[in-house]
Amino acid sequence: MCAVRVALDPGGHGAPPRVRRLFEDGTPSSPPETLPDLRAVAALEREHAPRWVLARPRSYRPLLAAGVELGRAHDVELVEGLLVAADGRFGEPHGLAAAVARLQGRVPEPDPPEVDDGPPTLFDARAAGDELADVVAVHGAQQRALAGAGPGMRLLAAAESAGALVAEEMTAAGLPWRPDVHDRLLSELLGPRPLPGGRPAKLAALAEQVDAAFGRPLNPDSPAEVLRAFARAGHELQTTRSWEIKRVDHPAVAPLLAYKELARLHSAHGWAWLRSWVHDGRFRPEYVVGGVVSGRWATRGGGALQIPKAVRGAVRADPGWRLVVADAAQLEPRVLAALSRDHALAPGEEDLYTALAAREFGGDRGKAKLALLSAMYGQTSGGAGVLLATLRRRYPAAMAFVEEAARAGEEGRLVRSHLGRTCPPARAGHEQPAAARARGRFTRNFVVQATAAEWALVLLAELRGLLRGSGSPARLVFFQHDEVLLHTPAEAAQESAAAVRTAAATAGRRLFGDSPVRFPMQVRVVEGYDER
DNA sequence: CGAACAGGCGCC
DNA sequence: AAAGGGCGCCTGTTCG
Repeated sequence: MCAVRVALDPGGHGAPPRVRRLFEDGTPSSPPETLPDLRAVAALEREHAPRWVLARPRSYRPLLAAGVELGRAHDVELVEGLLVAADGRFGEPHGLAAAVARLQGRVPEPDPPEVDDGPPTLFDARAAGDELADVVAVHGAQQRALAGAGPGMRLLAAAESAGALVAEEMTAAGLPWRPDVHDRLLSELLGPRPLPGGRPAKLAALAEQVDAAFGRPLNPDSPAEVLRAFARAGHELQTTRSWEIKRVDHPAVAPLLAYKELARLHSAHGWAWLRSWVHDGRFRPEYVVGGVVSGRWATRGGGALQIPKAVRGAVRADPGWRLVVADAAQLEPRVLAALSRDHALAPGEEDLYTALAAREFGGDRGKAKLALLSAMYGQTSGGAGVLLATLRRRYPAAMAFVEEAARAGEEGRLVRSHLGRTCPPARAGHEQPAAARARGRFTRNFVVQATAAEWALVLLAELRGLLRGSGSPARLVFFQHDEVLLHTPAEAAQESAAAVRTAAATAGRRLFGDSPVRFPMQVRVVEGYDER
């Protein structure tokens, strides 16, 4: 019988890779094998294309470094996280060691901190055990749990695992980033690059204007000092948030707001950032799959999910290459329509807010967008109330869906995404009414955001599969919630764009079957990320 | 002195 | 016009 799964310990630190063939249900079909090197893994991939059972996303890194790509995976630690939460055992560790401990009836220790690729130490817990045996054992238990769970959880486990492969591959590929363009953009906005630690000319000038307007020097970066300065000028502010400052009539307001915006750019994505995070023309953030409660990814390093629009021009394809920039149009309201089966809310592929505005809000797209976002985020103020009443009348199923999720949160019940990602409950303790309402807003948003994250995860997996299957030279180089970037030779750009649309349609079917709700992608083929 | 927290704001 | 869900990460500030 042909093994359909292969557990893999990539070794490292001088240790060779080890594998063990498994049946689909996780039982071993052969003894453990030691391979001569990682190229032997590539050979197995070519011959059998198994589903590789890996301990954690990081396990893929040495393979990529050796030029070995895997087709499919089961990521034991990521799946453990899903299963532990689905079981209502929140906050329990879900690392491999913890999973083994649970299997053996022991109380798991907290997860070890993420290890760097340093040399092994005497105290490296991982060096001590038999990682391959642990992976095999925990995977077997997980397959039994998944067999008893629904098809949603099985799809979620596969998609989360595919996400681990995508994440590592994107880090390895890197986002093409032109330091010269970045430097030019910064210089245009901030003035010439200052000495390290220095303040750019435009920031210094704006700070002086703020000083002059208040009639005394102050540190514009200090909220306390700014509040005191405004108080002396007769304006009692609660905070120094820009929207609050904006409402004040004082000569310091304009230069202060300009200062805050540019200072933010300088400190978060300025020259220091460039020096730290861009090497050899690539920005390589580390993606943390499932790093957010909702299943959205987080990143470590470089604030990759907050690249400001002002510097996106620095993201440029290599000569002869293009970027395919694709984002899902109005993903979350479409997800809500599919979840609640309120299909009238999302009847076609056209801009959902524009269409909704035409039907309900006299053509005011802004109102339509505010109404829907308020429904999904739980906003009630700011004129949202009237708009929500319209939605409640016209789309009762959709509104009932989010309101039930909110009620569940307020009452301390569990909520789950469409595929079964489980939202951790509120921390124990006597709930104040205000805290209960906050919890309701959280769970109201969770059901939509987490399901949207699942859709995006399946899109990524499908897109990766399409590109691999067709031997496309295009590479996924960035992913941000509902947006993907491909780096592709110019001649393959249209084909890559088509693959994105296909993957999006497939993701919709995989989650929602024959639902009429469509998930159109806005796709552009550009040289620079800033181009429309 | 560094760690932890708060305020603030970038992105979705 | 007003301020609602999720993050990461900066600076300033306070704590130990």
